[in-house]
Amino acid sequence: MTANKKAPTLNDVAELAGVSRATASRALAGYGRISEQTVEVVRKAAQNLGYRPNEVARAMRAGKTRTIGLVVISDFTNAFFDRATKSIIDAAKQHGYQTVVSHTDENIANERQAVQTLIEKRVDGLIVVPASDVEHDHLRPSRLGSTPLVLIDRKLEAVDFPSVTTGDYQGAIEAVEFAHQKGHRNMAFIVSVPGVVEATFDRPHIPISTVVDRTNGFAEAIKQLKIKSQMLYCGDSQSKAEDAVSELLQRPDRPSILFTSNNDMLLAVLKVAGVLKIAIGKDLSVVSFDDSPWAAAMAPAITVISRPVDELGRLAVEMLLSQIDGGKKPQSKVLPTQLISRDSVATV
Amino acid sequence: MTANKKAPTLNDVAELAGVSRATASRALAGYGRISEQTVEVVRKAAQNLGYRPNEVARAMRAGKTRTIGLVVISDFTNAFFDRATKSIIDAAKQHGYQTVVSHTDENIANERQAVQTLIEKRVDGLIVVPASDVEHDHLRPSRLGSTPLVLIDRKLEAVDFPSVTTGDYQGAIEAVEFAHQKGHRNMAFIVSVPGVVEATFDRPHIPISTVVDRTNGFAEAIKQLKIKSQMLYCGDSQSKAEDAVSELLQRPDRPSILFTSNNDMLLAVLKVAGVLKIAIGKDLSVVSFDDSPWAAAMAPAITVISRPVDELGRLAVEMLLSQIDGGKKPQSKVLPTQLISRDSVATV
DNA sequence: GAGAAATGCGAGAACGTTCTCGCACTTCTT
DNA sequence: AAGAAGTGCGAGAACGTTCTCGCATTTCTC
Repeated sequence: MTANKKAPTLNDVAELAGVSRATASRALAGYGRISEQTVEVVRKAAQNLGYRPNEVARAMRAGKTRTIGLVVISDFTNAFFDRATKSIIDAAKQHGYQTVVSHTDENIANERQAVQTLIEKRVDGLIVVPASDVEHDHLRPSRLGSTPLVLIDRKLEAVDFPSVTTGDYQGAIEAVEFAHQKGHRNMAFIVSVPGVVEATFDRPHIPISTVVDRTNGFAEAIKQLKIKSQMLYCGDSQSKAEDAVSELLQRPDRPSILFTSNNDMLLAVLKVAGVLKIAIGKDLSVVSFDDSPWAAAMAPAITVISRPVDELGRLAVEMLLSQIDGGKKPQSKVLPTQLISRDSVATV
Repeated sequence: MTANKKAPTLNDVAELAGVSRATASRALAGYGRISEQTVEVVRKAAQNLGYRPNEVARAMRAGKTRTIGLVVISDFTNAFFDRATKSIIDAAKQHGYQTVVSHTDENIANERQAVQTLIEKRVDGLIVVPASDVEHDHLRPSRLGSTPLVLIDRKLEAVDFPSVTTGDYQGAIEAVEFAHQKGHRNMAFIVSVPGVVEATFDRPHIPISTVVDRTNGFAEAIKQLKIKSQMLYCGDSQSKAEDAVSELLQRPDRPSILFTSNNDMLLAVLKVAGVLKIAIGKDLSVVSFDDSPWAAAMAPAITVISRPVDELGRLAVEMLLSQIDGGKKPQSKVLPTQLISRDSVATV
């Protein structure tokens, strides 16, 4: 009764059914020439033994693992990448593919190693959120061999991979214009930039295309509208971000509206506003990139620039599979953002 | 220059190095008797070809895939399972294991299929968040073969698997006692129960041990303290939950404090309170299970019963690996919860 | 300096599939 | 009735590793 024996193989099934391995294979996989009865006999034998095909052997023989690799960061606050991850895993499963997930924590060394390991695992394809636009030697075709790769969320100018991204440049412009229509004339953009240590108003190098797009979009809209504005670049330290925001909000000419480049920055703003007793949606307006359940449920509910994360994941999988199956390189795709107006922007 | 040829095999390396496959293998893996020079020659050949070991073949030969399967639900609102997922993936990687993730969406058919697929993929072990305590025939040892399994978050009375869970019974009691000390004498517990359709005050069957524990803990504490209380069981529909909470909060004898069994219910409460202009932390107190970045940053910050999710994931991996490597079945573990007092509980 | 021990390496099997051949036997065709 | 066509199945190779043997060749021992 102990099931701790080795798993039964096709050979065991064949033996029990009194046929050859080849026949057993045909019977179960349903290809080639084979009689009805034999199929039945083999099927029963497999059933009795509790036979489960060994996908490893199958992969070895076929040269396909029916597995894709996902190299991503995990972010509970924004939930953006966690949602993308779910969407990718589910879409892949729908197509009969499993997904191996690896986290980089925005660290190049981790990314390099993850890609390496996944290639050794012989995944059929890779979906990557690249951590940096300057270091990506590990993504060179020579490193990848024939493994197709799709980039999501961020594009890499220097390397020619198909990507699925969102129109954050346009999204930022729309948000600024929206605020302008509401009467705001003094704005600030609170930007989170990985790698930065001290919060600063001087533009650092930004290694992530989405953040570049958002920043540029904001700057462009400001320029067109000729209004007062500031850019505050914060780093990985949440507390330093809070300090900088606090300082900004205590200036005599403080902005009437703050845009935040992600939900971490949004939370920093909310926390500081709470401490300073500044009422969001009245004394201070806020718009953040990326929607989330809590941003919608809060009082006041937060106005956000939402991005179609499920579609992004689904599309990435489809583009990857079209490369795997068809071999043709798909077109990169840019998905539109959507401004969701709620209660955090006051009319002034 | 095109890298679109087949990936080089150990044979290619051996050929280029002018040695046998066996020697090449020894040189790269560094076992057996082999001379320094040969190692150098082989290493160079591998380098030149860009050789990457084929993990599939290795797994086939070794009977080990160095891969574990994770069958879990994904929940962006609570972020509990997403954090557990990250913690598991990272802990597994630390031990040289990759992780294949599958989502069940609390659905038994999905769970069944996920386990099945992962076993066919010959993962070395399985970590599962079981969706139901009544249907788990797919987790019978005969189905699993020799694949070890660790349960997380929820235990299953009927099946004898090692598990890592949290002490939610005790956690609920502590929370109620805390509220009692703060002067609250009329409490309600808003419980989310998968599968329930209409919100109800009649206890339905609860298929998840954590929810059972929380409910029982709450009930026990209430009984001890002899105070007024209610249990509202909500289902998967967020809007129906909101309606039910709204009704509850408009009663003349409405509770002074609401406990929520997860963050979805917390958001329902926050939303309803926003609509009804009831000030959280003043006119109504709230305590929720599971901490999150936004619960801490909100104004007012939410008092929560926090659970050690990272440790839970890490421990699950260690318990699984000890079964894989050592073969010995580890003891189940219950981790303590922690009440984090913030601003959402008023003193009455 | 002759046998023993140690060293370096190659041959070949094994892991569990799938799939191409080819062989034997049955059923059709005229 | 005899060749053609069709049907069902088994033998065996292949996928890319790892690892056990055993065979040379070198180095040690007294």
